[in-house]
Amino acid sequence: MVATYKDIRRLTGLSLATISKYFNGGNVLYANRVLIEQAARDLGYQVNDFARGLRSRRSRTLGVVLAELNSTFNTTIVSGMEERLREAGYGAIICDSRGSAEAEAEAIHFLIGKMVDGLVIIPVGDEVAGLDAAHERGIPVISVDRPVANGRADAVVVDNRAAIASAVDLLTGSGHGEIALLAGPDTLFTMRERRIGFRAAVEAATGRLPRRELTQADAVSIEGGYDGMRRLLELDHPPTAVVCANYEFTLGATMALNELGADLPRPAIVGFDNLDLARIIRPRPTLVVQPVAEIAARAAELVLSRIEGEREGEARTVVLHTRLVVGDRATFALPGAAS
Amino acid sequence: MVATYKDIRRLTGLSLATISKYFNGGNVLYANRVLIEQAARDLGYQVNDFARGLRSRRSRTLGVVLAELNSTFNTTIVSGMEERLREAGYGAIICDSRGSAEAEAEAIHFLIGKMVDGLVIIPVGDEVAGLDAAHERGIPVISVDRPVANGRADAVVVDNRAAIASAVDLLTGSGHGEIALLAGPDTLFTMRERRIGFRAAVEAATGRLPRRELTQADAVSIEGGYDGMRRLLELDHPPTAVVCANYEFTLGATMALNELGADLPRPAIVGFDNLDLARIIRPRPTLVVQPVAEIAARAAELVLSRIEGEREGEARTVVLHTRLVVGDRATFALPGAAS
DNA sequence: CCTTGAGAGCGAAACGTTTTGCTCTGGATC
DNA sequence: GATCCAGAGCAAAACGTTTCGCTCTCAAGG
Repeated sequence: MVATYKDIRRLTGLSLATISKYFNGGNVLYANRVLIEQAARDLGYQVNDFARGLRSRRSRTLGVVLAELNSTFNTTIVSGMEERLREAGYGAIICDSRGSAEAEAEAIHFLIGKMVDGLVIIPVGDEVAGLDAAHERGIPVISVDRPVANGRADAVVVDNRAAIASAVDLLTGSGHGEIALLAGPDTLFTMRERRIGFRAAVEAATGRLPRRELTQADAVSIEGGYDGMRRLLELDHPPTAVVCANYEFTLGATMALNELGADLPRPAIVGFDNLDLARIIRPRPTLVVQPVAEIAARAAELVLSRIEGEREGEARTVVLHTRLVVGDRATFALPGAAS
Repeated sequence: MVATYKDIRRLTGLSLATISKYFNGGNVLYANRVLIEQAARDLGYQVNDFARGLRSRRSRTLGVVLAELNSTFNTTIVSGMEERLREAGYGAIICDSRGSAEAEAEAIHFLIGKMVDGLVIIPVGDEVAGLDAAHERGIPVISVDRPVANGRADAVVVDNRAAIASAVDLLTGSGHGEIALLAGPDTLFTMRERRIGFRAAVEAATGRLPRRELTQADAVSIEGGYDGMRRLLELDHPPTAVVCANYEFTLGATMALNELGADLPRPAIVGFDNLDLARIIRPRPTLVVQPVAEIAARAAELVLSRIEGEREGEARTVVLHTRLVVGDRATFALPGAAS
């Protein structure tokens, strides 16, 4: 049988109220404190979260809904958040919506039923169904990586346009005139933003917008990056440089490049995310690196502050900045250009 | 305010006991059934899991502890399991132990405190601390990918020795005599098993054990695979073929090979896991493919049957089998050998 | 006609906490 | 010496379910 306050009362002679106070950080005499600690240890006592939650209406559990679990970027963030939340005594129930808005709504419903104290979402699209129920119940919602258009949710995002612009600037600064973007469809916030940033940066540097076939959308996957890069290479006028809009594109594009014979000219390339890549691939690639650790930290911080502190107030958006980690010159320089 | 049974009672005139029966699939008259459904819909009723759990001592929540969240193999399995569990009405609290046995024990303690009905673990090492508390409370434990030496836990694993043997056989059958293994340290069950399988298969085919420097342990990461492959290539007598013991090694090794100039002889290679790779890389690599979907399904099945069915009885171990997906001949053939 | 048993429903007692008042004590303040 | 206040503790009432033991009804079996 599992121990309860009553067992502790039996061993210490204290009342349930005092014992409860102890376990919730209230003022308890030192002698009694020791008594309770001793009894709890002897009994192997662990607080019953059901009873606690029933009374206090707090579960100390958060819901996390991901558009895609099988993505390094997402898992890195989840892993970082999970660590911080667990330190604060919170657990995370994780649901994978597999890119389906329907599964996403279902997951949110499920999590609300599980009485989560807060919701962290990497949304599938711009609108998220099922958030009304969360707001009704006063459950704070934080979106990560992509903002939510409907409902008022806090958000942690990066400055996607500036991110891509930093990559483009490096390339135009090296003399490239024909730059392509490997990215997904505009239905995804990040892809849309990065494409906008790309077009603006190219126009600012060269005075004209990039050709349409250089900013076409591919499937967001390693395979999509691979196919996209091959498509670019087979153009009549292939680009001299390619910017990849996320990790999957970067990996797929790199694989496609690696199959290239020495006969074809190798385009310059700037990748996205995952600094590990730079540690491995030689020559070292240039990467737009997102501050994943900070994204995770800020998201965890934000959701905790909404739960424990001010629940009301304007929705806040935290915008973080990417970093351009420049790799070996050979990977981005225009062949034959002056330094 | 959130609705309760009392509100439903008010609207239907039925007793709490009958309403409870309805929500737990008991026998309720059709007319009353309709009444309750109507009231529940009007009230936006959702069962309070705290009250239910407090009384019934079941949380309908599982704990999942991963040695590493940031690994495609693990996330694929978790994602598959999570889907199946959610269908059955169960949620999963996921904890990442980041390869630390200490964090693992902490996570298990945490999850038991959350009153999980079952525990699924991809363990860090051979022994897992903190399982006693789970057994005491009658919480079933399932280990995935690697068995647990202490405590009696069910397990879902693959036949690692046969998996590697199938790769070695393909290579020796193609005439290779000097084959290397890229794998992690023997402290990890899977790595140990794969190394054992490797040595046995090489000995069976060639009559002698592989040289020590061909089966050395590297760090289990993309970087480890990259470094290991470079190390092998720089040997005085480099192997003519390399078997990679998991996905990270495969990816790292492939990247190292891709940097190879045309001057050096390119060794044959057999990779592990992640069929996506085969769809992308050209020439198509040969891969030992683990049945991830089935692993996830069997693990979910197993834990649910332990929760809902027979809790007692011998610990069961499910052994699944890998599949060798043969790629382009050029990637594994011995140059100049007869077909 | 009596018994039996299944179907359907009910009231009340748990389940293990937190929380709300309340009392009591022993200084500090006036 | 009276008053106040903070610290520490207590009893009892929630919280929203499930479950135990009962009753009632109706049909089938003897």
